[in-house]
Amino acid sequence: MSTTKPTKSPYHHGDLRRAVLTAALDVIAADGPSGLSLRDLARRAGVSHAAPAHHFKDRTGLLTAIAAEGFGLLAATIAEAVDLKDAGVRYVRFAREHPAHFQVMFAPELLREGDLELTTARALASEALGGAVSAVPPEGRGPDARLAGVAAWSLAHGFATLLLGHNLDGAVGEREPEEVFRVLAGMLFRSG
Amino acid sequence: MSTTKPTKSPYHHGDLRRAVLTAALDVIAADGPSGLSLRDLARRAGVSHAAPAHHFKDRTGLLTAIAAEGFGLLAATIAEAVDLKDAGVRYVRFAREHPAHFQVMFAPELLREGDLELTTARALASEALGGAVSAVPPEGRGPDARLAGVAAWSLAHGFATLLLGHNLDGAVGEREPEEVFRVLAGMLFRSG
DNA sequence: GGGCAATCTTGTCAGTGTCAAGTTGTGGAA
DNA sequence: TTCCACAACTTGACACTGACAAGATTGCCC
Repeated sequence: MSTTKPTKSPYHHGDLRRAVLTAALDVIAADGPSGLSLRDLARRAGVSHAAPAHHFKDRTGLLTAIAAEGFGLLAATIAEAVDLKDAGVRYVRFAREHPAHFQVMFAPELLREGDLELTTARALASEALGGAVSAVPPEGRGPDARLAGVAAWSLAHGFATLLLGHNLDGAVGEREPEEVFRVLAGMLFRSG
Repeated sequence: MSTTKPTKSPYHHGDLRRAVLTAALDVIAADGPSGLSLRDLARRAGVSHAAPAHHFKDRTGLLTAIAAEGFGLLAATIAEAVDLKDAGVRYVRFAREHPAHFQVMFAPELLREGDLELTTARALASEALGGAVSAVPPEGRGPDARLAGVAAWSLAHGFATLLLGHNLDGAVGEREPEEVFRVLAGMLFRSG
């Protein structure tokens, strides 16, 4: 409480956009996107009920901004992967560390599909994933490279999704989910 | 329009529960669970705004009923699978034929987790999936049978989810999604 | 210093979920 | 057949929400 929160709330928040985003991520991680309320976010940030709309236009705009940010973060971490298995592990780790982003990114009915930031960020992530797939030597990925990518993505996405939904609690147990996924990825591509 | 829809709407709808469920499935398939409104469903069924609540208690109750129905349907089709690959294909087909059920089934924050019907239906589906996994000969499923099940489920679930989100439109193209998945499943378990 | 645009507030409207209380119809017991 | 208890549905109300319009405040740039 050194620099932030002056005694009397000033007219200008300072970084309301970020504050609303962060609060929204908290709420979504706890209650899902359906638990999100712009007015609640406004209260949390200590501003009037209509203030958030000025930064995000509307609820869809806020969720679209979250999805775009998520795709950017995902693209960044996938781009650093050393091979496809590592990319999968990073995908799973991303879902665990950014569950709110992850949920919103794959809920198209909540997003403004035409949005430019969203489109470019998603393209970036797709590109990073494609790079990880093409790094696999041809003999290790079967006849169709396109399908190898779909298989890897499906496995990672399914594992991450089921994990976040607590559908794998029993099977994963005390182990680190990323390590479990490493085994699954080994099943899909013989060499690794 | 032979037996249904009498000219003057009678006080008792006849099968309001089913009518609301069906309408809800339509709405969810089109706009997702967030587009669902009890009052809208009531209007579609031609009843007063509070009538649906009498059958489902509240919004959560309606969605829970849908999820339970979904798990029942899924369990039934998985139970008929001849092997694990077929079970995966049926999983994908279920997601395509019942997209609304599928979405709701795996949105835990929208459901009443304690619900008895939900719990039993989900257990039934889990049991059916376990049966399909245990039908695979030990040499074909790797060291850990539990993980083989997780791998199969993750692959099918991820593929189905990405498919419904239109994330695989380019990769799948004109092919039947079930056939594409058959190839993916072949990558995961060498023999098939 | 003056104006201007971004930021935030206030007020309002239609729509929603949920609850409480009343109304209507149905099926089963007497 | 009559009647009554219960299920199905209606009506009315309240608090909450997203969205919009119009006004107030403030920092910034010329």
